[in-house]
Amino acid sequence: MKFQILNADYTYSDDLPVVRLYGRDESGNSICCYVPGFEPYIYAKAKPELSAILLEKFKEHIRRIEQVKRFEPVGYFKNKTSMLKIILYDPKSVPIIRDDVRKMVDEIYETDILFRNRYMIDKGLGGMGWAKAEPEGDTISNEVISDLKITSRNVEPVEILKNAPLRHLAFDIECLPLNGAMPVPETSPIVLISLAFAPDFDGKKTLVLVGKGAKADNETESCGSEEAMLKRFFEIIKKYDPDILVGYNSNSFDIPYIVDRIKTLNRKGARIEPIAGRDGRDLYYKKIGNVTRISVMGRIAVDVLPLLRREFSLKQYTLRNAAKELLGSEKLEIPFLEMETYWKDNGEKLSKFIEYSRRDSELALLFLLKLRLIDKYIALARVSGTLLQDILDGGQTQMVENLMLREYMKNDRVLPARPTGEMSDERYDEGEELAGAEVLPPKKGLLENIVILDYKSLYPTIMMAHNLCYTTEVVGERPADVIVAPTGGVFVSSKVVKGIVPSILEDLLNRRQETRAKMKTANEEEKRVLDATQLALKILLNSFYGYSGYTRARLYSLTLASAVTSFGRENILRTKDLIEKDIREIILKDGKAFKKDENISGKRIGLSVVYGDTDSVFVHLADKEINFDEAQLVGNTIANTVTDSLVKPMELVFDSFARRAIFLAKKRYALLIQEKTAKGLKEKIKVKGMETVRRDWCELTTKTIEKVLELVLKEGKVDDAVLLVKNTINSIKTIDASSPLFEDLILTRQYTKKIESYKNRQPHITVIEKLQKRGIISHVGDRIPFVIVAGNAIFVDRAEDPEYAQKKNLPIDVDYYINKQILPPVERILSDFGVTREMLRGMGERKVQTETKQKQLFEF
DNA sequence: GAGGATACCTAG
DNA sequence: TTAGCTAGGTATCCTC
Repeated sequence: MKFQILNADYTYSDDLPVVRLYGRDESGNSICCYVPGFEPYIYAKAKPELSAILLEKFKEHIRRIEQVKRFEPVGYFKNKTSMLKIILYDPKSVPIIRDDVRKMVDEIYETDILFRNRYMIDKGLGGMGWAKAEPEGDTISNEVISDLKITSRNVEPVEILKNAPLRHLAFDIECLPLNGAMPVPETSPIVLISLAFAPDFDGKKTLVLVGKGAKADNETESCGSEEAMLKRFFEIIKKYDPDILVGYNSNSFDIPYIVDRIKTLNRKGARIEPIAGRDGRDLYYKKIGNVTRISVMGRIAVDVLPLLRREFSLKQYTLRNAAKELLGSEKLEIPFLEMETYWKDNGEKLSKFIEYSRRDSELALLFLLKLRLIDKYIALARVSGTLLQDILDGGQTQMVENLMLREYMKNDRVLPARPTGEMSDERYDEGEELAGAEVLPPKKGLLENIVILDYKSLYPTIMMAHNLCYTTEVVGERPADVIVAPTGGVFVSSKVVKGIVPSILEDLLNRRQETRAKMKTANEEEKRVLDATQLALKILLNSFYGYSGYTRARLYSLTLASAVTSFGRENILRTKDLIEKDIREIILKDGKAFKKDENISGKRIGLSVVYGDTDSVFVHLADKEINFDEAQLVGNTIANTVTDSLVKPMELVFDSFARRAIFLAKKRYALLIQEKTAKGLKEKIKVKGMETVRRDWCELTTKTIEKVLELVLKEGKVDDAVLLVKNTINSIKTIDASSPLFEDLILTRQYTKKIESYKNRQPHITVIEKLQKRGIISHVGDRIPFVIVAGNAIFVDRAEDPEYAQKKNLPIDVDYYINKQILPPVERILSDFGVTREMLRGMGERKVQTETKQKQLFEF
């Protein structure tokens, strides 16, 4: 029997732990596989003699102790160390005896690996991977909800590319605000629950449950009461048996609200059993600091909102705005204060309320399926072996550690426990800081003909090229064959021993290449899976460096992280030198490129590096007439020459060709990229770091700068740009809250931390405070929109909620928008052409004016 | 009024 | 307290 592993936990049988794997098979059955017989264990560094003492002292917990040889976690060692593998009866014993054991031995290892993860890692199984199990008879289990329940001692991984036919259930609740206040579960009822299904449920795509008597139809169900509606909701979950439970902001709002509301109702005599997981336990949530964790065992709880936040840079993430920006769909709106009226109505308004609610769950499902939001996470789970829920909730740490633990195990190495809070603080305090990448100062102003080259996966390839790893770091005696990083870190060369991290990276890199090759011949469906897979491989490749410099990582190594960045800095500086001093110029003749010493007469193109950041170099070609093919040829020639001088697999490649570029500062520039497409040459503007790509400027700024860049880069019309800015300024001089341009004046900023932790007054924080007084609560993480209104108060106090400003028709601070939002960014671009602030305000004229002189601007 | 500190967001 | 990393620009607040 084969199934895809969705989730895992463990239970007990005869006081011994039994792992449970939850999954779905190819034909669509949900499966729970019980795996008895796997034993929990930890490692301790101690003399063999200690085992008898430990056994005696913890005889209730320890089943037996094996004397083993393992490598310690960090450092190059010739020999393994004597350790004890302590095998326990119960996974729960680990935290009980851990601290006492630690005091008796030199060190303990792998003491905080969750039992279900320990099992999967040891057996080569992983999240969203396929497993093959030989059933040893059916399992009698009342509590687990699943089509098939089996027991098997022998579960093995199998390679299957496609995913099982997963069932998705999206949901959304509507709560009634009482007297216009934000709903709280203690007093405000849930009145509607909307559901959306993929695949259909009983022939329905959606279903709205109504918490009172109402007109029903095929996709609307009248439940009579709130209690009955909630019961029906959990009944549907059981019947539909979804693998993926989706909502918008569901982890932070809907699920906690449902849980708390049911508690309130049950306290008052209702009898609602909120069983949502396949393990038969009640729905619950845990608050860890600011974040709420939801676990619906056997299924995956997906909150679309944090996924969108990670994936797309939007000014606002309200369902309404996200749907508009990403799905091009308008959300039905019902004013918050009118909800009560809509609910109490029994005719048209109630129907409207129901449709409004239906749309919300539909949108959540659409986000997930149309934007293919979890494909990447499924691929990450499969590639790293981590459970999907852990990847959705957590970060890169778990994935890296999962891969590391698997490889460490194969190499007889043990992994340290996660550091405590104090330990990671100490790591900060040790003084030395991790220095990052090198950014080359840009040649500011307008330039033409720039070839952009970059290193493919720079940091991973540096680690591979120089064998940088925890396991190659020289900690003791220094062998003969070593590699010394520019910062001084010493590592043994791959001739001595190949590092585990470089091996993992090599494997990931090879698999990525293979995956990309397979994509060429795959069908649509396979292609999607393969594309997500290659993306996941790329993410993982790039995770190892960041992980090594993360102070809370099990395997934190400043030496390793510094070695990587120092090689990176050295490399980009060396690349610049190589291009400017060694290669210096490229000779083009008959469609071929030659180096300067090849003594060929042709078109000689001088090279200079005008910018570079971390892994890229921007090479200016000193020739006015360069076409795309020539640029690409020059680019490839430089890239190949540089690559030849590097240790494999480091590789510099041609990325793109910019016909024109404006550099304002480090990390701030705009390029006019020329590209070859099926329809011939295309040009597009690519902006980095400037206001058009930043979310803390208003739309007015974005639009103006976009047009200015367009005029200057595409057409070289500086005077037209000046005129445009003058017109823009004029057009907003008379603006008020009722004009259509008002929307363009809205700025947004993220509310990043608790209000008390702010040391300076901030505009968006004053808005949050104003809104709170009006009964609207903001949450940390929200992006807060605001406009600046006119008045005598200081700047921060004149920030106001846009809706409120509009409703009260507050006057706009036009000067602020002209002097702070328009002029500075425009000036930064145009000052290089002799444009001054006075000219933009409409006073004075630019000196260079004629068509011919303007053209000269591009000719230096 | 200068200059440092703080906050935000982006590049890579 | 759960979260890969550093470099860098810009605006505004705050302190002296």
